[in-house]
Amino acid sequence: MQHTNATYDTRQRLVQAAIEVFAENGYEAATVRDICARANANVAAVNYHFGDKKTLYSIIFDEVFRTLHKQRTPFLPHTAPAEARLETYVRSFFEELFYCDEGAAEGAQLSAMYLMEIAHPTDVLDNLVSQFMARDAAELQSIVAALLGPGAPRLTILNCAASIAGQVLHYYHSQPLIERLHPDLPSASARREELIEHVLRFSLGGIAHLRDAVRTQ
Amino acid sequence: MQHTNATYDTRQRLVQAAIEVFAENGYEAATVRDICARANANVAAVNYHFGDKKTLYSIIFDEVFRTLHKQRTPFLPHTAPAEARLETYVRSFFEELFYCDEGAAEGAQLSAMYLMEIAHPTDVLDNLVSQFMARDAAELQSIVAALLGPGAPRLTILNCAASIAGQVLHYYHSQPLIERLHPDLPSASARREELIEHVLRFSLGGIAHLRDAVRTQ
Amino acid sequence: MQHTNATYDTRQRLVQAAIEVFAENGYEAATVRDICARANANVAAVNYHFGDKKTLYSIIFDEVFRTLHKQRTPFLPHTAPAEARLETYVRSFFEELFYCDEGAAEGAQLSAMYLMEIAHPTDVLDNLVSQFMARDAAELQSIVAALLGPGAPRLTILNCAASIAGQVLHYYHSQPLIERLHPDLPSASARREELIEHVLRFSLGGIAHLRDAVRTQ
Amino acid sequence: MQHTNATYDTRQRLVQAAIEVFAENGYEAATVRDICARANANVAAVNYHFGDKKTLYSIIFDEVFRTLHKQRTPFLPHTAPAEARLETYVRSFFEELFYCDEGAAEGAQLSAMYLMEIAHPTDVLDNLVSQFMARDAAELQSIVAALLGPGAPRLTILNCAASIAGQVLHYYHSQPLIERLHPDLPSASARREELIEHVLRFSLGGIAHLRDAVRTQ
DNA sequence: AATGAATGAGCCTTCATTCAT
DNA sequence: GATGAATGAAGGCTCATTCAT
Repeated sequence: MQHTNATYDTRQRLVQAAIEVFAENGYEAATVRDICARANANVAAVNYHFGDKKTLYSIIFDEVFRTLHKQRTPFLPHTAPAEARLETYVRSFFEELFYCDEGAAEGAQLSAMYLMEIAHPTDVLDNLVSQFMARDAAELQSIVAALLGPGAPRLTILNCAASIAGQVLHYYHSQPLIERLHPDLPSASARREELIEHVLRFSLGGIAHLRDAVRTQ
Repeated sequence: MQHTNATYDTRQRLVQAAIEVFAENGYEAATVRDICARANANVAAVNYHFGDKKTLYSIIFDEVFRTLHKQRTPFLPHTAPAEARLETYVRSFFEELFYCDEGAAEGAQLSAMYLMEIAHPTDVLDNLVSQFMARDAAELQSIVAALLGPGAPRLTILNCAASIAGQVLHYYHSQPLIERLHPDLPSASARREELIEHVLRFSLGGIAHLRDAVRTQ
Repeated sequence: MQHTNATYDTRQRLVQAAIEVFAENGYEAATVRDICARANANVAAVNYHFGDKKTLYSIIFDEVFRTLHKQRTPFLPHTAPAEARLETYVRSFFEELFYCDEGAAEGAQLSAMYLMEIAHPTDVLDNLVSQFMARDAAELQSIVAALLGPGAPRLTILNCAASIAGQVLHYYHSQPLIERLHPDLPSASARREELIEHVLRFSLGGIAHLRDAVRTQ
Repeated sequence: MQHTNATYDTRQRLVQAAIEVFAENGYEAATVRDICARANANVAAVNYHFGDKKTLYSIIFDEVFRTLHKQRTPFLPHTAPAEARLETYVRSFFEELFYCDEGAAEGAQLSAMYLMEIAHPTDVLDNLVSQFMARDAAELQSIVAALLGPGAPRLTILNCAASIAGQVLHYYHSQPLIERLHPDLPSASARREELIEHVLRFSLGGIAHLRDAVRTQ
């Protein structure tokens, strides 16, 4: 209760508006004026509460990822069976990516912010990688290593991890493409359970294939 | 003739400069002034030759994709073995995505343009899909269908195609992420042959697994 | 009592901070935020205590001049010899102008405030003239009249007074110029005694010359 | 004829307007909008022609001083009698300082710009000193040295030069003060010839006095 | 008596675009 | 066919000031 309600509300409204505006337009095309207007606040509000546009952007980015991160299914312990760990990992990944589409209006196009950051990386992406993604990547590699069995080369592990992540991210990155190619398909978030199962099977098959290849070498 | 050549040169130089500038900065952050300056042309040159900034952007986008498309390995005929067709498809896909990184300086970060278009789709993306991608997608589905064998449900085919495309695109979309997570790895374009082989094996394993699952149902 | 002290302290701290900030930056470039921050007070403190920025400025100006005025050597009585009166006048003038440079940090560049007021006179300057300077000017004219002897024309008296005041003020007004032209010279305040003596001799010579000219007419 | 008439006119109008606005308000309080409006030009005109406000200010400053400098009476050669050289110097100085007041409306308060620069020196003042004032100061010292005769200490020369410059500048710096103290007196520029003569006599008297003092030591 | 969140006016600057030449 | 001077709209940001508490 550090802030009074009124203050908290204005700041919070600014954050919500900023997520919308940044997602809809990207950093450059987004305007502080638009954000303030949607938050029913003064033009100077962003500068008062966050210093400047860039800082607001960083804070938004961090806040959103932190929130999504919290709400996903937690990973299984390393002692659990590798297949189960993979299923949980994929589910958790999907949940994090598609949570918003179900819930609040805030993130209908949150992916836009992420994509634009990938397109033109800044400090913000560095933070993201070191704070959230590095841990996830390590977990996935650990799972893949367990599935491949002892003695698998590092490159094989990394490639398999990339193959898994790539499958999931595809539904995130290429959403606009898929919509245009197959307008009749439901959205990725609606197909979540089906897609999780598919990715799981496809990946287990791929890994098994590679494991056999390693062994017979 | 002299006039025609001169005109063509200026126009051409504008196009080259525009590719650079749009790729480096994104549509919004790119400035017409910068483009004209790099093309050694007048501030009004873009408007004179292309009408406005937006039109120039569309033309660029189209031109780049058309060029890349031409230079990749052509697909195999439908009568070829499915495994061979898949290998050619994956190779062709990689070539299209990573051609620039090897060749001219123009497209070191050309993917940025594509990602930003995905992030905020416009008519430009619609054109892209209908002119280039629809055909590619159909080819991939045809290959997957052949690999899965007769009777495979449409959803399984689409999912497998997505799994394959996702693996390849991952190295394109997530380049900045991969660089940060594994700074010691060579670039995706340098690892092209290795990655092609991996994606091929992983995918064949995944498809085989799913085919068996279908059959035993 | 506690309240009164606290209030007084804040107000006093604001005044001190304001002198610094106005002197360093001039009226326009000075910001209320800066003043409040240096005074460890709230952003609204200036408006609360002084009404607005302009009023604070007037108060500061008045206060500073009043303080300097009090601390200088008092003039000699009219009955004293004219030469002695002139020496005291010049010394007193120098003391008033260069007091700050020796004492507190407040006024290292206080002259800036005065110069800016001269550049764009406001009511503040009117007050200054009527409250302090008119008396000083009269004293100087009286001294000069005594030195010139009876019958000297008013214009001659005024011109001589201006010549004396101009010499002293030169070290005040043109400090930045002198520093740049003769970087090796000590500051005017460090050379005070030497300069007082020079101005005295130079002026007495000038007045004597004019007195003779008047007489021989 | 580097520029077309139209171009030259707009630029010239901006310069004139800028002189007015900067002189009336000082650098900080002057607004680019005001300058453009008075020049019947667009808000962007200043940035188009001069880059930014600060650059415009520097250019104005330089241009004005260069113009004034050109139009004053040239100094006498070093071989001329010292008294004649001093008279020419003082006349030239007065002309430079008070030229504007007689002529175009531009510089009624040009001194304001100069005073504000003295109050808060920037690069602009450095340029002024090195390009214009250093030469003038050297000339004055040379004249004073000749009047004092051989063997005069450097400090005496500098002090006398300062006494002379101070007298002249007084009518420039302290104009608002003099107006308030003696509202009945004509303006300094109207009294120019009288003041030149006074400063000349007063100074010659002062220097003679000091020369005698030196000799009798 | 004093605060600090919030405001609205306004400033400098940038940019795509236009138009006379 | 091409230029470059000039424009108008808009953007990020700063500042003195206000007002509920």
